[in-house]
Amino acid sequence: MNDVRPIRAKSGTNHEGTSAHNRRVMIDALRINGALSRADLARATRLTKQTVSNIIEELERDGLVSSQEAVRKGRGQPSTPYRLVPEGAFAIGLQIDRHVTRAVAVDLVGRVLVRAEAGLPTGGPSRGAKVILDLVAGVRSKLAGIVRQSEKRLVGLGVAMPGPFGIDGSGDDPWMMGAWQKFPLLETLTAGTGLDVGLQNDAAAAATAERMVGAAHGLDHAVCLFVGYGIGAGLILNGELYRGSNGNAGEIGMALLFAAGKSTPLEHRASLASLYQHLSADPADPVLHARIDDLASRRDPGIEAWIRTAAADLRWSIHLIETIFDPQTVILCGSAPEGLVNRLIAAIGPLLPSIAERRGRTLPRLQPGMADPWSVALGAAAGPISRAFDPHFAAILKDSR
Amino acid sequence: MNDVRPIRAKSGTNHEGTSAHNRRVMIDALRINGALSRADLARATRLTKQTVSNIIEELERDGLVSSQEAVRKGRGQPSTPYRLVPEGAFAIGLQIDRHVTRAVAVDLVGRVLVRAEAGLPTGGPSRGAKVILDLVAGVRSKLAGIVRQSEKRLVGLGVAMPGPFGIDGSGDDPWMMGAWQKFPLLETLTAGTGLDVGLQNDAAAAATAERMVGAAHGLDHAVCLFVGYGIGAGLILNGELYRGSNGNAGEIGMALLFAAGKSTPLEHRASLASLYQHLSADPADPVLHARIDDLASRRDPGIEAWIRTAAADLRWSIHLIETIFDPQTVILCGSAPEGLVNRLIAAIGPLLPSIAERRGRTLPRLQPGMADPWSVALGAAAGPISRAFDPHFAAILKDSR
DNA sequence: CTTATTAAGTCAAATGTCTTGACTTATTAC
DNA sequence: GTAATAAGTCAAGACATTTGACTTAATAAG
Repeated sequence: MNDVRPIRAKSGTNHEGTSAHNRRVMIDALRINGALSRADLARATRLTKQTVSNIIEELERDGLVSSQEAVRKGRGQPSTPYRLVPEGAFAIGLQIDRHVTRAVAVDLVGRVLVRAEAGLPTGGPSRGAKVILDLVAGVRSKLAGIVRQSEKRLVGLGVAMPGPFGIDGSGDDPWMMGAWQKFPLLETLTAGTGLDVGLQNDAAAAATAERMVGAAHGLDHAVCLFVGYGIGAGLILNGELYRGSNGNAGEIGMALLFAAGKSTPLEHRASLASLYQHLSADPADPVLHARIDDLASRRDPGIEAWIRTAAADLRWSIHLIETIFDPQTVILCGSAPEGLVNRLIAAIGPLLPSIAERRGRTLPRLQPGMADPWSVALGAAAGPISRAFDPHFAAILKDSR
Repeated sequence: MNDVRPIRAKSGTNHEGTSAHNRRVMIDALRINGALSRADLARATRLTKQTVSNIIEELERDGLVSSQEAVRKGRGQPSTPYRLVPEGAFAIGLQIDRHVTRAVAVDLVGRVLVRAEAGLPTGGPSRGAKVILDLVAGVRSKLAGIVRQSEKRLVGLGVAMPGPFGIDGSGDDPWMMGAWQKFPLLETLTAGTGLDVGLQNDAAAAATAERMVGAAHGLDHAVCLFVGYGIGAGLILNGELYRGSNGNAGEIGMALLFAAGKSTPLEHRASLASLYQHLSADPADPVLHARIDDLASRRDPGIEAWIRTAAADLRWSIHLIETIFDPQTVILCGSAPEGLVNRLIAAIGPLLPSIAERRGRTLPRLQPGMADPWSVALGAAAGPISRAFDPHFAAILKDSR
């Protein structure tokens, strides 16, 4: 009688799911193609003109799209293009890193309107939580000062921090990220802000950013190789960020390389952490970023040695990614200084032969992405925007929690 | 005026998409959970009792589900469970390998009803195409002899063959798979059978089989590491087979290992091809499979040496898969003899530490899957069944071609 | 043994969203 | 100036899910 084995099933859908999907498809189309007329949208989405009209009208009422001046193109009634209204929605993005935390406010089209940064005190979340909440509150109120009604249009708070998640902190992390892992961060932030809070690792956030405003814009299959303090891959598969069963997909930094007779995690060889070690630099040094940018741009011999080995490992990683994911393109991005990323890209080429070498390619196998300390925070903010407005399977289903 | 830049957009959906999805969700729920009552289905899918009733009635009319005897469980009216009708649909699966081709007929629940095998003549598709078409025709007519109306319930022909696809055959493949790649196989089969034809690589097929009737049954995130002539990974991500942008996702055999100062594709070290070479065996030998099974089971020292290195490489591969995909489980399967796969699994353990080691795991990190020469053909057949009946995003959208 | 309670399942009307086909409007081509 | 073309609207219709009341059939409780 204790047949309490739960029944596993996917959720069904109904009219509202249909409508929600179609709304998202419109927004997505406008995001990818720029302004489009109702007729264009109808053709592109295979919906009827009437349906498109209804939805566009609704989106316009909601302040998410607006009409532009009619354009005459050949015979027939001129068409009225609609575009996304940047001020239609906002999200806050929060990056939690070892020494600093950054928060940004981003609008519907991915423009950063407010940014703020704070140092994280040692001692982990017990003292850092307050810093973070203050930072978010500051960004939020600055945003409210810039645009009216921003609070009403705030779709959520996205958090990005180094993964992996849900692993027993091994305690060997001197920058206390392990402590952050154990801390009930989402609950604290939800309670402290009243917003919908979502979490991704920093590579995933970078990929989310690239998808909204960067090199992965409009792509359905792209992998962002993110070089930061660690190294990770953000996976855009079938047009959505892939998280894996525990949100840890793409943690390529822990992949093992065999070299010199022993296995080493990729992260120990190609990441800022390894560069800091190579340079005997203090990661907490506030001018380190600028210094590395300078050294890399000047092709300092000390840094070039590291670049050579890191580039070799990245070349291998890119080959692996192409082999395993078969993406349209690989994007190299990072919180590393832009000068360094540029040097890395230069040092990586030419790429190893792989299945990605095919006739009819339209995209380069490897593209530079954002190399900007703020890109992770931007991606963190892009998370809630994407969840709220991009078409995806789960959005169609009935209240998936 | 030549603004013919095509507009890229995802397709919208309508009532039929909703309904199609809900039908698929019911079938999926019955497949995963076994027989369920309408009330159970309503709770599990979050649809109303009425909707479930309508859909079940329709599915019963279509011969896809049937009621079982009512069961009394506590208070209230007894419930009438419904189950999938195995004879509700059939598919033909076709495996094209180097020396042989196999075809099977499979029903809705993944039972193999007919199987047939033929040697492939040297000379590639020019002569092989006829063999294949005859084989398929034979299986089809045998199926028609076993079950009435099978032709009406045939949802398609699934083909599995070694990848990667769409790459210029380098001509160095002595078994002519390169020639098959260039051959217009899908067109030939579509024309020759009148069926819907789909293609996957053999690892993907193995994963599809595991998902329908094997260790990945009901899982949404699983990776099948497939050891066959080559080695590949079949990726079940978000409950669907992931194909990548060109159908080549998971071609892990081409991943590069660095050992002894040079890089070697995994495939050259851990695959039947490498074993054949190690044993100086002729791959076309028809009793080779049985001989290897025997050698492996008897722990022949010659084969044990290969097993040790292959197991080390597989151990690394599993670590990589866990690191990159964060799956619920990894399944080791193959067209390799079962005795060999068992030995490999034994030799692989213990696994390398990875993020897959977490508290609260309910599934083993590594599970044995099917090790059966027919599993690829089964998976090939499972492809069309899955495409026709499993819930997935594309199935909701308007006529996705 | 009777009655209350619980749960499965049905019925009929209502609701929500997309579709259909005719119509209006605005522009260019001839 | 007229025909052709294309964008967009209007109103009715179609379709699938939802709602809420109802029926049926069992167990639990007194």
